[in-house]
Amino acid sequence: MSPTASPDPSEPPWLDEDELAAWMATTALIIRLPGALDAQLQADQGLTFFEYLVLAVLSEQPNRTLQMSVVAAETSSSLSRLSHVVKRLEAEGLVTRERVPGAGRRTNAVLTAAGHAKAVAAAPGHVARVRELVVDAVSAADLAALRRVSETVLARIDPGRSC
Amino acid sequence: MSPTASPDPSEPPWLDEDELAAWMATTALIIRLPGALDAQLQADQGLTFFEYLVLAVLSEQPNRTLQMSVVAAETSSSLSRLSHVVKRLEAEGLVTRERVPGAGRRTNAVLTAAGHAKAVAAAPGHVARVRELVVDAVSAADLAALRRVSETVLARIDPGRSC
DNA sequence: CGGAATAACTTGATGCATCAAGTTCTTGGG
DNA sequence: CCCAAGAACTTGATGCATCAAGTTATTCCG
Repeated sequence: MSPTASPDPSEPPWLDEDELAAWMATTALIIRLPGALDAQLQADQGLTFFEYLVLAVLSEQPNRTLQMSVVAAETSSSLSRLSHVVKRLEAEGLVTRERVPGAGRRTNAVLTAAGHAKAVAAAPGHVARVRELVVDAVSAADLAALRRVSETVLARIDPGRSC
Repeated sequence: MSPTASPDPSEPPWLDEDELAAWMATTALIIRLPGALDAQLQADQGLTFFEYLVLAVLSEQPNRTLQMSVVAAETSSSLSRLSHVVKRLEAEGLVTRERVPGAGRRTNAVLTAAGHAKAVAAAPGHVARVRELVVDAVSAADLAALRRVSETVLARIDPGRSC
């Protein structure tokens, strides 16, 4: 799996042609894909992609309840970001929060009926867009490669998650 | 246009296990990678990733000059976003703008000496991080796949670019 | 030749993300 | 016991992105 064993222990400074082309394409992807997902959800349901993610994560729980910090981990966000978003979702009646007694400041986010309905309403359009843009647009092999790459990169961004 | 009651001929509604895993990994990637790149550049040079991109694109031009809308295209951004950023970069003395006479509202962004120096100073650390997180972290085959995927997805996000 | 349409930006308002600091429980060491 | 340290959030300020609307040439065409 290790790509190279070059004589120089530190990697070469700049990127070669292929590396650069791959990186620039990736750059464009991470700039534009979030916007494309936001646009669909915003137009159809008035939701941010990140808001949708929060609702979706809660929807998957048996009791539609999950501790804030767990939701943060599941959505790859900071607790601070999540807190702000949940406050907004709470104001819209899609989520509530409840402190877990006898457990420090631990807090659960709970999806309301309206929140669940919103997630259910938003899912098909969102999934369709995800299929259209990504999942159905590339080969199964490339999709598997995308997963491998993503997981590898995430592990490097955040060392000390999966060890 | 035969009136059919058979199952929807379009793609299946939800994602299967592999698709979902790939998509969730991708989701985490597009959420966290930009922040990781920003963090390095911000800490080392006080630059946003996007600001760096603008400087880098201009650096590559023979006369360090490029029309605003071309820069926007190269950096995958809207002209509006670019305009705000260039205004900021101009205030910091890294870039100047000049109207192209006799060509409508056409405007060139020009890298100053300070801007070029900034780009040169920022490049090694940025490239090192890009290598560490992505380019050197995955196999050449996976990097090629990442490029294919990115280009495919970008083409779907923005139909009518390459035709 | 004149006025409408178009191209290429710029600007201002709004909203979301991030960072640092604050709050509130719980626990573990002296 | 009590105090200090830590865990798990929340809050407020700041800054960047986005969207809609405004500006300013230029071109098209009738």
